[in-house]
Amino acid sequence: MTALFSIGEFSRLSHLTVKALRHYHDVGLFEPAEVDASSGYRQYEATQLSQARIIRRLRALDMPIEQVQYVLTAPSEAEKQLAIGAHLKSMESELQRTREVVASLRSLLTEPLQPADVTYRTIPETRSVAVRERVERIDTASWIQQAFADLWAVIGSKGLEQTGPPAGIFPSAFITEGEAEIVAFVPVATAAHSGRVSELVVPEATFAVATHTGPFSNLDCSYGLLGTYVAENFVSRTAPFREDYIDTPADSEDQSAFRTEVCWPVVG
Amino acid sequence: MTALFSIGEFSRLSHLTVKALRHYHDVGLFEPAEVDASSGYRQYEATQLSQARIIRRLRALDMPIEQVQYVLTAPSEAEKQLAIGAHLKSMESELQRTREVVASLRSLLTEPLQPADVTYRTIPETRSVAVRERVERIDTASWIQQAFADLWAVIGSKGLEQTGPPAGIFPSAFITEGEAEIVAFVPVATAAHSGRVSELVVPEATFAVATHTGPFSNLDCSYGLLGTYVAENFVSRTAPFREDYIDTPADSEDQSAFRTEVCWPVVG
DNA sequence: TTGCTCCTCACGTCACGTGAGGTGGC
DNA sequence: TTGCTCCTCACGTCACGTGAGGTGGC
Repeated sequence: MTALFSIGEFSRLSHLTVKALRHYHDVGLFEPAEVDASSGYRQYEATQLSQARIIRRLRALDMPIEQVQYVLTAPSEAEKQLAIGAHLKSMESELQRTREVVASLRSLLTEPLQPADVTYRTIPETRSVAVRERVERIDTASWIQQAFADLWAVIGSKGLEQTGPPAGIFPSAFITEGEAEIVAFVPVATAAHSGRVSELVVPEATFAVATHTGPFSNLDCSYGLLGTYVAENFVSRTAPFREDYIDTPADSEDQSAFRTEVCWPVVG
Repeated sequence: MTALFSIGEFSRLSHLTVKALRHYHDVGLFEPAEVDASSGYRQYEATQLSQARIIRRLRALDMPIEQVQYVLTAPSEAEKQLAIGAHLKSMESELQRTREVVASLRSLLTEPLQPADVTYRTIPETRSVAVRERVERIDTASWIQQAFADLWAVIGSKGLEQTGPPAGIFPSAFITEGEAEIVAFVPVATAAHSGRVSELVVPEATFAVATHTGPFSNLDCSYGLLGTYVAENFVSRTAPFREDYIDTPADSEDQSAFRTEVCWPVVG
């Protein structure tokens, strides 16, 4: 009594393309109800439409096939919702990043670059609490945000005394290869650890420093100006970069007043 | 006097990865100022940073490399802005589509499907003004919007008398292969043509018809219900589908009241 | 019988990323 | 001299799309 549909018919019922249906079969995401042994013809049932509709929507939102499969086979409704929610959230931060790049592009096309005002500084050894992880460049913003949230939580709950601005450490490979282990840290008088927050003594190092004013999506401009200046006036050193987040008002809607000290490693 | 930078140094200055810089060189998007003949070492100049910054931003917005190249080599500032603006606009409609799919997913997960109320109808030959073009499925919404804008413009300027609801014709391959020549048309008493708007006599055809209530992103649900019903009660016919846009209030923010007649070709 | 649908490979797409294997400069 | 940076292939990624070449059902 359950009618069977050929792949073409099921495509018209589900609005998934025939090629997509075959692909989903190949990778085991969505299997036909029956496959004819001799001809290989796929047959689908009307009851499979509800799954097909979910798949079509999740794929339209660019959820990776592996995650779609997880959603379809999740043991509980709660886990299903959690997986979908996580994807929607990652889409949100992607959208936020896009908005910032658009603004950054506009500013680049309309406002001339301010020349870098470069100073030279040896930053002494610093006791701190830190979060350290391998991160892809594209995820930097959301990773840093979460890392500092965790750091402030520990600083607050343990009553630690902050002794300097929050900062980050970025190996050269983070820029040249787009992925590396980076560090977010906050200098403190007495260190502590909790969860992924650990103690870290940041070693003394010498830098050429320029202050970047504006959103983080424009940081490359300051790197360009500073690095060019360094090439002409200092001896560059193979060591991680450092960024000190001097002024990042909590009202993060307007990033135009953000001040960041970009620290380029040089020979002391 | 113009300092030269190795690819790694230029990567740190521009925040483009070394791999990306090599790739841009390979495809001719962005060439080093010099290439050492014997070692193949690439050398870049500080003056190339401004182009690199544009490239980085446009690529971060997923503009295809070919278009980025066009922007960089556009003869005039106006053409540059036009190409960028066109890309931002396509990102906007992409975002709109995403929002609709998210809403559609939510409704699918929370609201049960209403059973289809199917009728049987022979639609007589209809004189109309039409726009016809090969379209990819993903571009449907914005294409239809533009097509009807053009149609209403012609109807208005020529003072044509509308004799039925706006409608569309979609070959089966548009669904099963994701791309086909589709038609948007408006029935009129006397036809006319202008620009890409042409006259079209839509031939008589017999359909099983169901009324879809709600946004277009949920149309697949009605196709599934209608098609299942047709399989059990009619003889499906190989012919294009038709959609009659009965009620699509101009205030397009709330699509929940949209009414669309989905017409499934059957043997008369 | 014709034409339509379906099948299975194998390869293409797009913008790089990932090694492998090797060379050059300080 | 060591280790770092650079080089060039060749192949992988991801989710299908594009044919080619062939078969099956009405």
